[in-house]
Amino acid sequence: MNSASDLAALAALLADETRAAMCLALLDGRAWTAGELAIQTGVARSTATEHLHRLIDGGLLVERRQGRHRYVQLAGPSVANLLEDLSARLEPRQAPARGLRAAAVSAALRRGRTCYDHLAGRLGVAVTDAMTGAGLLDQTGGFALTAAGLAWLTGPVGLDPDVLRFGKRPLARGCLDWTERRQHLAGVAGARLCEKFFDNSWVVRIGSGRAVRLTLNGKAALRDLLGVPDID
Amino acid sequence: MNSASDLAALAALLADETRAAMCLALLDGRAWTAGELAIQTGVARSTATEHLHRLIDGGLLVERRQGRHRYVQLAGPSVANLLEDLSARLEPRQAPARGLRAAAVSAALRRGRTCYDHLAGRLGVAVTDAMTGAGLLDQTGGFALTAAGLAWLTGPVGLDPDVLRFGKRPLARGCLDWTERRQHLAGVAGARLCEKFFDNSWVVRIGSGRAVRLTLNGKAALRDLLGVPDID
DNA sequence: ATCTCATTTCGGCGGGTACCGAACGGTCGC
DNA sequence: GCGACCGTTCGGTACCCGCCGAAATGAGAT
Repeated sequence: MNSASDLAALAALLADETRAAMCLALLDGRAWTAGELAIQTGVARSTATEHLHRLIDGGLLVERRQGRHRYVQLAGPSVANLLEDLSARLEPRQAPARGLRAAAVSAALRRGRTCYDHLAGRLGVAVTDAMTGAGLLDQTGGFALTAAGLAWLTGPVGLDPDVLRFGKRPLARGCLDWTERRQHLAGVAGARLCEKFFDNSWVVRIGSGRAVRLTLNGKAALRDLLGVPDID
Repeated sequence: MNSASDLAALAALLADETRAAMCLALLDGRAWTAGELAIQTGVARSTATEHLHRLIDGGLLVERRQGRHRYVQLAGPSVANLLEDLSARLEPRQAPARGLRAAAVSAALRRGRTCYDHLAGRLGVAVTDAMTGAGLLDQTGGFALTAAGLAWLTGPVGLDPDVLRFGKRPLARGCLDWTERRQHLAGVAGARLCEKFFDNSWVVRIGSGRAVRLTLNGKAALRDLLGVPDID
């Protein structure tokens, strides 16, 4: 009805620990089956079904049915964005427990990972910092790709200029990194750059999680493109 | 405990219609008493007290006790930011009902209003567009104040350069306008600029709400500073 | 001191919902 | 076709939480 009840309805979707855990798991950007999410969150399959219904009805998730499987996925970058913002708000309060938290999070995850569709962790922050230092990103007056940055992406990096023009999603956006407490590059540019990293095998996934590892090729590429001496 | 339960706890704060309405009312950036919020949301005072406790404990609100009154306020720009993002997510789904919504929202509110601590509505969007057109803001590669924009704020506009350097809050940030469906300027620059508008009586509040009206002085200032012909 | 008024605490009621297990319905592989 | 597997539907239970009114608290005002 009114705007308050809409806001409450949206918040209610995430107000349950199981649904929240599902969304956080889906933050890796990939599609999960209903059963996988049931196991991940530790509830019965029937319970997971109900939760997924609500999340899909609420527009946070989309489904794709394939044979006897039902794959669900975040509905888009804006949902991932929202979840990141909410998670970021949690961090400051947990800051005092930094030592413990740092130990709880795997070293690989802190070193590098994907954050929905872009790079995060020390790797993501290092790339962002190097781009800023090279005048490709402007972080002093907000967060934006400079003209030089656009030229760099379409030139040396070799991205198609067309894929960088995409509707209303911003070209560059800062995303607060929850392990580094620093911003890293998100938005269309972040997503396409991440894609490029995978396509060129500059990074590879570690196991089945969202952690990634920089390859030797990747290190060389970062040196050539950004003058990054060595990460980690 | 884990990150999912923290996220759920945060979302639960907004998952109640009464608490959501309180937060939306507080989005005007001002401090309200507990009683005022009880009336605004239509619940008993005792109920309002309980809700405010939860919102304060959760870190979304801060209180300031003054005599027998208890004033509450949003805990800061980051909370306002979060509420804006959540509200923005609601809009696309309500877009089809645009005609009806437009009628329901007062014309004054659509013309100009405050959004926590910066300008919004047609006025806010017009200022943002004029700044972008003049090369003071960069919206093509994200959302950032340009060097020229910084010089403009500290020069012609007359802002103190020191107040523009403030901790981790970004200098410029885009905030989605829920009546105009366009971005307007937020962040430190947006807040200080809005302050200037009030200090110079370029805008004045209409009644007790969050709607504002551009004065004759304000129109002249916009013409001089940004070459804006006439708004509305 | 006494009155007034904003706010808070407490007990209790009622509704919403997360959860599970069991039964059911598709889909795939043999 | 038959078993194995994934997902869904359907009771039924337990619990949480929002709500109110009445009584209590605390800070001005007279």
